Amino acid sequence: MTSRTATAPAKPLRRDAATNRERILEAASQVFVAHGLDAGVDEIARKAGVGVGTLYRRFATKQALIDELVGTIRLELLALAREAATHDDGTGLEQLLRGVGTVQARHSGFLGRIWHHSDAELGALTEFRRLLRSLLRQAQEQHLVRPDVTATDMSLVMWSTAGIIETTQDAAPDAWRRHQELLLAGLRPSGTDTAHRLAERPLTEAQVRRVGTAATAQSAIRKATPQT
Amino acid sequence: MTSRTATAPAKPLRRDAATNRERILEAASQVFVAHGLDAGVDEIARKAGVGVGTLYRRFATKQALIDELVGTIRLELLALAREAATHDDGTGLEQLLRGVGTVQARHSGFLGRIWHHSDAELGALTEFRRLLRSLLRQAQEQHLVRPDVTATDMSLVMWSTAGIIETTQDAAPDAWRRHQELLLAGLRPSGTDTAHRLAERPLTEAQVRRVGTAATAQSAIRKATPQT
Amino acid sequence: MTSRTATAPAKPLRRDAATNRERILEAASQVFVAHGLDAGVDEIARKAGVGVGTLYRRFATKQALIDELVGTIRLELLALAREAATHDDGTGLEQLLRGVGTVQARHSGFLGRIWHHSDAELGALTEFRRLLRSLLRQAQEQHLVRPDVTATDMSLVMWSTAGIIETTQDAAPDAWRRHQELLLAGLRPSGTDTAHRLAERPLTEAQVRRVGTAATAQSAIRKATPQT
Amino acid sequence: MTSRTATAPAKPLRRDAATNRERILEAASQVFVAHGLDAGVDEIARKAGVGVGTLYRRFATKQALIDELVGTIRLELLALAREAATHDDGTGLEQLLRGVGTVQARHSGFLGRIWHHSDAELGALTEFRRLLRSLLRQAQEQHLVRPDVTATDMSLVMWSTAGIIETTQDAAPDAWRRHQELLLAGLRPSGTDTAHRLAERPLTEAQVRRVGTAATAQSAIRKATPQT
DNA sequence: GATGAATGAGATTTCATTCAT
DNA sequence: AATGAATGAAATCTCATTCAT
Repeated sequence: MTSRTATAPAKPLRRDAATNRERILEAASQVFVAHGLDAGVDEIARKAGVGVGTLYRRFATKQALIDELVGTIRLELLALAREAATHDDGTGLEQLLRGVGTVQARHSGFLGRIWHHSDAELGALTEFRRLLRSLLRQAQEQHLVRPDVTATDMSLVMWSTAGIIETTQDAAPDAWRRHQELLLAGLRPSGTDTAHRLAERPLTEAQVRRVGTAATAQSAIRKATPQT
Repeated sequence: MTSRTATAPAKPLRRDAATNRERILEAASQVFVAHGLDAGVDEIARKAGVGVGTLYRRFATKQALIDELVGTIRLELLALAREAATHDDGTGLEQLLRGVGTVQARHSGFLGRIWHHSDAELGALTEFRRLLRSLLRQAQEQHLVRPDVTATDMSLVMWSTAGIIETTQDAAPDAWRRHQELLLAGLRPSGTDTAHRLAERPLTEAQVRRVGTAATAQSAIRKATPQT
Repeated sequence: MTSRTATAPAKPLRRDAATNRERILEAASQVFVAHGLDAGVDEIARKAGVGVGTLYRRFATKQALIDELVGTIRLELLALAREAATHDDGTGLEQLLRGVGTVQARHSGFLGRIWHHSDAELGALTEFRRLLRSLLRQAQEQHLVRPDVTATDMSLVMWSTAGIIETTQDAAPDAWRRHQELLLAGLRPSGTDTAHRLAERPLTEAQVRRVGTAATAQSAIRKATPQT
Repeated sequence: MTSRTATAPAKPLRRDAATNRERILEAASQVFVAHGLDAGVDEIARKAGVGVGTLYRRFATKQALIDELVGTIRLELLALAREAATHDDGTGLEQLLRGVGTVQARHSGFLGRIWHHSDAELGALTEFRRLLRSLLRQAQEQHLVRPDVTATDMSLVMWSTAGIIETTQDAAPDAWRRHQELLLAGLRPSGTDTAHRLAERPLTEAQVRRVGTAATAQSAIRKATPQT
């Protein structure tokens, strides 16, 4: 399901090359999640069990590798949207937003990149947004979402979810669910009973205090730490 | 009110040293906002009009400098909370959350750091949270916020706001206001009329597409970009 | 007449192998002229329509490939010398030197290699020099060249021509003709009328200023240039 | 006499910095002569007894370092031209050309760079050419050089000399003198007695055969040699 | 025999931190 | 006390050569 590059049609890779390609992508995904995008290509190559040269044979630059992974994520999001679009009772929207949260949580470390302007599977992202608009319209027709909410507000939902994940991934991996529940409540029309008990459990105070304890979140500043 | 470091009380600095200290902090603040935390210490020192040696005499590491600024921001937040605590009609909470948004927007680039675990003015942060809990209780007593919302949910509000700012700072600097309005609507009890027209304007589609176009937001990955 | 390598006589190649060999040499010749000796073997293989493995089956190292081409050029020079040797009126020398200039201009990029010590068709080079000495002697006997000029001076003519070509190949491809005309005038005996108008046109000032502007000539240093 | 950069006026360097700067330039000059411009910056730094960081503090890129050295050479050439311009009997031209040969021989390894288009002390080069034109005119007025020789032909003299040096620097360091003597003979008017014995000794056959034996000339291909 | 994927040393450049002046 | 020159590890990327398919 993963396309080789965003653009080129190109001939199929040899089997061993294809294997390595997947291993590199897998390793990169893990390393980026663990150490942020600043992680060195050496580490990725080592984890993938290949030389750096191999990595660079497959991906022209580190950025290209990142873009490829971003593209994969965008395709994953598009698949979710298409699945959600099969519902015609207006519930597809919430389902999709929850799915997007799950995907973002699984690929933390790319949180910014997914939404930032880049050519990586841009078409998929565009189509995703089109479907999202359509799902919003349906939800509004079913009076599940207040009418003055716009499609751009859906982006706010996803971006704010990303922010929660970025902050809490280590201390409270499910925090985004609680947040999304609260935010979605704010989107409902006035008539809706917003008082039904919240399904997601709130974070504990201890979790809040533990935020940012893990090394991961410090990746951006790693270079600032003494080396000997 | 600003302590020299989060930990040491220490003896007072000579007048010129104190001046240098302030100039470094001011310069660092500007440079970090402009180029992200990856900005080099040389640039900060140059902007402050001092040598890097002087910078390192005042701050043990770059991280310590960052922590100091984070401490300043936390003190700023505490001041906001104390101001909000003077209201006793339950409206202090929303006022504070909006204030926190403004502060976060002003200090984008430190977004993660503010909430992440660090010793920088940790006491201020703790006190801030205490006041926030108190304000939430008041708001709930006035039935402005639904009762099953917890203090930890307030952290979610602030973190998600941070996420919006991080994503949109260049393309739509006020996007966080719209987001907060929607999220706060979700916190209100069922009886509240959530249908009053939303005051904040939604983003345009163009703004959404422009997200991440500016160089600033890319700073974290700058080193990873190919040079052709 | 082309031997497989400068050293080994070896068994004949299979037909297809021989074909590949020629295609590689042809491709290498073109690529080296276009991008200098720093051009990568991948590019040569691609242009030849073979894999790098095939290239390395035919030529032990990149250096061996270069030597082979150098050998070809030396054979070409020998052929020129044999042709010139058919003249017995003393004019063969100038004719040969002009021919050598043409060959060098056609194979710029190998300029140093042709004359530098290497085993590539060393016999051809030796024979070439023998013929050159003979042609010089004839020219001197006909009083076309002053008697105190030696055979080693002929090398100076060819090397200096190479220098002109290296410097001017992009800005003034025929500059070497003017240079050679001047130099040959210096070889003539005092009685000769050196005042006859020079046949070759001098370079324009603009051409002189344009020297080294083109990318080609910079190839040797390409890696040393900043990328900003 | 060496200017710090081709452009900047800038404040003077600290003494230790200035010392290191000179040591780097000196080391670079030696290393480039010994191994060509492809020599690594590590080697230069090691030879200079400084870290690579120091080298890069002084010179933004390797190219900038090269340009600086080229600039120095061009200034050296300009000084020669000014000295030669003090003669008003027409002999300044030959004197200058010989001087240029000496300078080129001393800085082999930069042979191409000196004349190639680059901003390094471009003004000096321009002024040098102006003086050269003037000297040529004087020589022609004194009937020391034939009238149909142009200023651009002087460039041919210098470039061809560079070619001789490049080829013969190891095997016959003075070969360029013999070459220049022959070439200058070609520039004299017909009436001149060109039969006076040539002052410079010709190369021996052995020297010609030894050309290119030393490692230096092979620098461009060093990377092509096996590493283990 | 042919292919091209894989290798990994090495090149240039950056930057947090130390230390001589 | 202040300065900024020096350090050197680490990052990205290239390419001649080897070897599994």
